[in-house]
Amino acid sequence: MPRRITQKEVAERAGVAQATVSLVLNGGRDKVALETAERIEAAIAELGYQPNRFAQALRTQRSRVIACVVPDLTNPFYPSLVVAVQKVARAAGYEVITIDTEGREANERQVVQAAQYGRFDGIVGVFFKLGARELAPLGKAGVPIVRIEVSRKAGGSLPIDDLYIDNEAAARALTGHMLALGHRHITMIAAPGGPQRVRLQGYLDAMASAGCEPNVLEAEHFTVEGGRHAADALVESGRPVTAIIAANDMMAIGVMQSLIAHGLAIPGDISVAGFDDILASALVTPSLTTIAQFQDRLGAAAAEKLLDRLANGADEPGRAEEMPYEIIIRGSVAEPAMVAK
Amino acid sequence: MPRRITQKEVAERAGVAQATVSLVLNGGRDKVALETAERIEAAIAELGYQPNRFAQALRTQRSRVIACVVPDLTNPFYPSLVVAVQKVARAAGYEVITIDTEGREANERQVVQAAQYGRFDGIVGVFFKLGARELAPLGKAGVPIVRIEVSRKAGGSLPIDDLYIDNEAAARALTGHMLALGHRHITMIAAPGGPQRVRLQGYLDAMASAGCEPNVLEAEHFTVEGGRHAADALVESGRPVTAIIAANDMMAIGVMQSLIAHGLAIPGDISVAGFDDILASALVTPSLTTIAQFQDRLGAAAAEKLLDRLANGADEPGRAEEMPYEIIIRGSVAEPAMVAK
DNA sequence: TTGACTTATTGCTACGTATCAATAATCTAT
DNA sequence: ATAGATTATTGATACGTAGCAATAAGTCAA
Repeated sequence: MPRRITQKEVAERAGVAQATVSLVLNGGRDKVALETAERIEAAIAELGYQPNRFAQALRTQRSRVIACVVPDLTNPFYPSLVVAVQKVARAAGYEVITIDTEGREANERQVVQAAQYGRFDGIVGVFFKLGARELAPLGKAGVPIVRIEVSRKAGGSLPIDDLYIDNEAAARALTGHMLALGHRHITMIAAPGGPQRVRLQGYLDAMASAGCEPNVLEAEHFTVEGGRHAADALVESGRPVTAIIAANDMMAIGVMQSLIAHGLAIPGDISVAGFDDILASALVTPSLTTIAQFQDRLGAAAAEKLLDRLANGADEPGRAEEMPYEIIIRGSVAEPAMVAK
Repeated sequence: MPRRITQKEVAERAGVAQATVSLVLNGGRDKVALETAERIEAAIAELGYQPNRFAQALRTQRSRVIACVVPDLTNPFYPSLVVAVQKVARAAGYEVITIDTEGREANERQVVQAAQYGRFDGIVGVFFKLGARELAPLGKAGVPIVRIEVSRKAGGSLPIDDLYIDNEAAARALTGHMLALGHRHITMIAAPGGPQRVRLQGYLDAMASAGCEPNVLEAEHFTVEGGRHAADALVESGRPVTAIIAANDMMAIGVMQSLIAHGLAIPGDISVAGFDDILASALVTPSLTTIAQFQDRLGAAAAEKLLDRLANGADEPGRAEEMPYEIIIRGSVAEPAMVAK
């Protein structure tokens, strides 16, 4: 088996000491005689030397690996985020380990612990269960974190940066859009954890402002099935409804399936809207009105922020930066068949 | 900053040598006096010792990391595969680095190179551009590979295992299904690389057996846009078509968008089918007839096969194992409006 | 020429672990 | 009681790297 090339072998080839090779690779070549540096670089090229990342990590106590945390990789919202993070991070020489926490607290904790043990230099992603308090030890340990959040959070003095989309405002706007069309009986379908609370709050605010009575249903998961079951229950309850807002598109699609199965027309009988603007939302019939969050830009921005922390130190306190959202109006929302008096 | 615990500290706490701690952790405790082993385990628990993976990797020359290679993480076919791989691998103490190669040869090569430099102990996934020949050096270097393929491949004597779905048969069956319904003008939309060739071959076989003239269009990418553009071109060419088979569901959905935009009814005017059974396929209207490949089982099986290689050595030659597919008949395919004479 | 400096290079060490060879302690058979 | 065998533990080392402290070689002013 062809063993891999080490600095020592490069050094022998170039007729210098291993330390000099290391110097050229790290300190920059301005500390080294030009002629020597060129000889070493030639040897590196000829032998195809590649540094051993494990040795580097052991020596420097920095892994050059970042963790990308998402609650559900099969939710199409996240892969685009992950891909963007990977692209940016890899370009900067970082490896990315993507971790699907399934939205479970235990798994989120595991990531934090692994980072504390030096496996990751930084973390970027979405935490459903852990808040700033649980993340704080990492900040102290010098592991920067960039969270993608659904509302402005106080990062405190720790190097926890947030990119957030004002989901409360988004939910208010979406609900407002429906109210403006004449809907009065709007039900929100939420699910535990994640972006639920703020989206719910925006909905409640908008309903209150309009003097409408809110109605909230909690699904089991942020999945198609979760949405379907919740809508089943809603329809079978006989409660008057002219519009449903689901806390994400996956659930919204489940809601649509349920309504169709019950022989209800969308948006003729009931309007439906979601959040995230995943691919499928544009493809279902009718196409789904939703809130776009531009996952790719979000991921890229998050990764850049993290890389900046990694390069320039994690001393300054965390900053929160707002990212844009946009209501995507499609076919699943229309005026109610008869406006409630 | 709270430094991490090492074996040395555990050893001091337990009143033994570092080597003994290592022995307990690795050789199993049957080489060590029961009382000593218990003392060490207590110390490990009290101090919360976690091994340093970088040091382990440096010492053992094994990284305990596997690479999961996919051509496009935003294609919903792959995340379910990736998640399954991660679950199985993590349970066995392996970390997974997911790499989106974008189906590009350069990126696939990079993975191979990184593995050659010891960064990965094994590779599982889908290679679009690299074949057994390019992967062979890894086999010799003792890095097992489990490929997910679309046809039986001769792995040769190298430890390259294949899990494959007989896509040629699947394409034949799908085309046959349409032929049986009376379609004669069936166009296939393919794209470069990946599963194209075998699916195409199955289609060609079926068409030939039925005495029908095949018609093949090559899209630019395996994406919704690719499918849409190809279908645009097809429709605008005026060629007679009663059915379209796209080489994957993403393209099939693009085809549907194009047909609808051109005012054509599905399946009234033209039937459409795809491959993969991604989530969106069940959600579009009409729902898409397609070939299911059970990505989660596929991923889990692939990971298990790789772990087996890693545990039991990579001496034996590679084996190919067939995995099941299933035609999922939905609403996008029906009898042609008027059967060609 | 000498000493003080600068520049270029290198020896040595530590990071945390696994493992081999060696030692110390205990036991068995005679 | 003693040699030989067995069991339990440990010292020493190397994996490949980065970076400090030290050395060697060259430069310059006096």
